[in-house]
Amino acid sequence: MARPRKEQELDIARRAVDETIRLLAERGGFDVPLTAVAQAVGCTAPALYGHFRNKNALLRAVREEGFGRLYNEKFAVFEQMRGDPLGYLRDGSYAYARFALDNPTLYRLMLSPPQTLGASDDPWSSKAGRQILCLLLTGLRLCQERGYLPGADLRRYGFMFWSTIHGAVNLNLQNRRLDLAAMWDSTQSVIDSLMEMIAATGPTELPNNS
Amino acid sequence: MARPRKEQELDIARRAVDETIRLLAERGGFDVPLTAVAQAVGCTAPALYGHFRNKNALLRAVREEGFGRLYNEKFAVFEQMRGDPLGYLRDGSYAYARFALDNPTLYRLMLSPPQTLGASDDPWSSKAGRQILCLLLTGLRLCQERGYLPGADLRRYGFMFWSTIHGAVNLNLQNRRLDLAAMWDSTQSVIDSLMEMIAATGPTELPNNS
DNA sequence: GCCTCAAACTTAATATCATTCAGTTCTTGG
DNA sequence: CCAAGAACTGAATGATATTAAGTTTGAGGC
Repeated sequence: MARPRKEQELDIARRAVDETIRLLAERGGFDVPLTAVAQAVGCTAPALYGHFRNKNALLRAVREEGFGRLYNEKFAVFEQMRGDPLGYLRDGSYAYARFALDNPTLYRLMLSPPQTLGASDDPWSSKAGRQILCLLLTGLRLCQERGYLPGADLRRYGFMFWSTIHGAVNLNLQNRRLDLAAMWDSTQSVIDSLMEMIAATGPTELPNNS
Repeated sequence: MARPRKEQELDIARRAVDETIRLLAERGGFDVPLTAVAQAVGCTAPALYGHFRNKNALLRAVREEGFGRLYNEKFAVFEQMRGDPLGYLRDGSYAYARFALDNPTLYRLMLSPPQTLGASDDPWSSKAGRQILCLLLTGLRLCQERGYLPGADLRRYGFMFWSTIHGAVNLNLQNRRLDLAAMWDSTQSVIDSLMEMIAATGPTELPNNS
């Protein structure tokens, strides 16, 4: 038995990516054997080489898929929040953090990939990665148009904003003593603090009872 | 030839850690073969098993050594800066960022280790890791005693502070298109922004020309 | 000084993967 | 129906971690 019958043709490339994401979550590390992926897909390891140059190429595709999924979630929030830029920044950040905490290993592959993956391993080199950054910058720009963050350099501010949330998520994911709920509380509190800082730069200061 | 002569006795454990750190920097990834470490030390791979349960144990020791070195650098700054808590926060953060950018792979091993390393892989579970966090909290407390950050929850604020710097360093290290100088500029600007925010909460507001 | 034993290595063996090679069987265009 | 290429499979190769078995050295008792 060598070449499969046409009826049992399966889209190995897509399934390999999906199954790898599942196995990453299941095993909690990047060291997923190709044989395990192949078995999950329903083929043998060498068959994967017809669709990916090597294991790194598969992991790069997985990473790209991860960015794509994250972008979709953030974009859905963006659409829901039309007309409320501050609300988008908050809920978009929540969505980002929730994605990271729900898919810890995939998130680590996306933002802290092993150097061996290949040349293009910064988030900006991925199309969806750029789009995600772009969503954040758009959110900040809309806030600025409403009078928040007057005079701020958005590129610089956006980097800092992302750094803080990514750093918080990353540190939380590292802490084995925390369960998911505790990580979420901690991360949410960081995001809320950021939002308060932005809100405080706004034009219509509500009476604050400090 | 089996057991070495006494005169050629070498402290394999210490040398293995040092050489591994060197090889991590040289190769730019965690995938340093034990045989390479052994060769650098001047013994064979199985000899390392007399000093470390396995490769993960060696990497854990390397990680601990990394935290130790980072703590030493931060502590030196702390001593130099007695009486200037704001200055310590700034220069301590510079030292932290410089360490990370100068030792990218070691820093990644310290703060984004593979899950397979073992149970205790959050920075707080390492003694030196805790000490580093402690230094930061002390710096913040001293600032608060001088009137900065009034009423702030330092534990929460410290986490956010660390998150931002760690996130900035981490994102910069990921970006292959940046050289060391560019990463440093970007990170320094993040630290400076943080310091401005803290300074702005201070008691003696200088005349600001906004 | 000699003997025994444990320490501290060594070399050889095993297991797990990634990757490549050499078939094998479909499918498709003629 | 045939030839050629597509798409796999199973076996082979090579790198590595880890374990097993064997060897030499240093130390303590006599």
